[in-house]
Amino acid sequence: MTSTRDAALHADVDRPSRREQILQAAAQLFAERGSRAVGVDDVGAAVGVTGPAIYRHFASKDAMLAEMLLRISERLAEGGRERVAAAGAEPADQLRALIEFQVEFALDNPALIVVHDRDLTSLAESEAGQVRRLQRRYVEVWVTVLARLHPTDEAAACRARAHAVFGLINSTPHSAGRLDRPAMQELLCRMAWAAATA
Amino acid sequence: MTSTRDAALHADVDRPSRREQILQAAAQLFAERGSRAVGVDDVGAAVGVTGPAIYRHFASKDAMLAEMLLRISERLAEGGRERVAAAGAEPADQLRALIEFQVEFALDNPALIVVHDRDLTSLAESEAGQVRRLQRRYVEVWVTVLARLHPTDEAAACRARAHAVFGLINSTPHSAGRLDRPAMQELLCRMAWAAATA
DNA sequence: AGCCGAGGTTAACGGTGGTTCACACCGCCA
DNA sequence: TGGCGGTGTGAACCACCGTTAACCTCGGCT
Repeated sequence: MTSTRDAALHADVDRPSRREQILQAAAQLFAERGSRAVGVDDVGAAVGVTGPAIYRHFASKDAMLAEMLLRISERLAEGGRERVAAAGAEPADQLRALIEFQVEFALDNPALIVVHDRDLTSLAESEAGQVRRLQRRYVEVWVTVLARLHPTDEAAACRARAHAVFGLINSTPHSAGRLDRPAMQELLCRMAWAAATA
Repeated sequence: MTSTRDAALHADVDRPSRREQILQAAAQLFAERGSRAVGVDDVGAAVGVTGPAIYRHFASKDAMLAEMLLRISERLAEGGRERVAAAGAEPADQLRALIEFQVEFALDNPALIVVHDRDLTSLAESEAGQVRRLQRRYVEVWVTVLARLHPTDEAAACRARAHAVFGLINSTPHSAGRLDRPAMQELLCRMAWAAATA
């Protein structure tokens, strides 16, 4: 127990632990080729070790993917909650905060965004359910805000609206690099706002 | 030669040929679980035959996926071209036509939409390139229209805009069923228009 | 009637890739 | 100094799955 906590501390302060290196490299590879298409040997090679060495840090390849997806979902759910809480009582401000948060996250972590919604299917049902619960929590944050901005809309419409805005913002990996980051950020925020309030 | 043409005719007029049944069932399964996670036995079972029977109709599992993706890309590229041509000279009308087309396609073929951008990575480079070329053609149709509506924007911005609108509309599979089809269609068109013109 | 091609079936093959095993190295602590 | 836990390696194991092979059936055409 203490040893894992120590490892976590080292991960933050020191240079990333081998475990973190693996997760990051795996995320990159999974995003490029899909989790099923990359082997443990590939992941190992990406951090300079052989394939089986992975099993000193993770119980299985699936456990790696599970932890990756769980972290993403947690970061989103918690980040969304925080940003809304910090944005005051006005729903318009809350929406603006959510959009900025999601855009920043998508631009900062294109690989995670890709893996997040492509490789959820290749996860054991137990862990997939956990991820879906977190995703749902995040969606509900958006739905709550959107519902206050569109009082006449039914909940289903707000949910569809939220997913549509996610799709819009998460399109980043498909068109990244062409436009410089600040311009991209501004454009996505503007479009997302227009879509969310249309 | 004539036999294949006859088969194609039958496919349109008569009930779908076994080949078409396979493609459709495969699309459904690929969308649900990802192409690498479904076996040829699964596809066979879905149409009431055993796995190896597939090879009477397709050279390989990859060939199945390739044909699926090529068809989608072709339908989109051609459909986009046609709709724009039929919409007259006004770029606003052309954009409206493109949006309506994409929304209809996404709502009619959620499975194809999912497979289209998730399983492109698990395709041989030669065929993947062919698909990407078609995708590019479709994107360029959008970019051309968007560029006329936003004369001050550079091409990269218009491309990002197009991808963002795709992401918005293609979010359908993630939130389908909750809202009835006409309402969904109206909502997506409204949001897409707002995003594209923001 | 009798071939023949289309389309199916079961069994088997072979490669790929996740996982395990036995062993080696190394820094740390008693 | 001598064990010991943590980390890495190469070899082997094993299951899964795409693919092929050999054989069957049946409808149509001569």
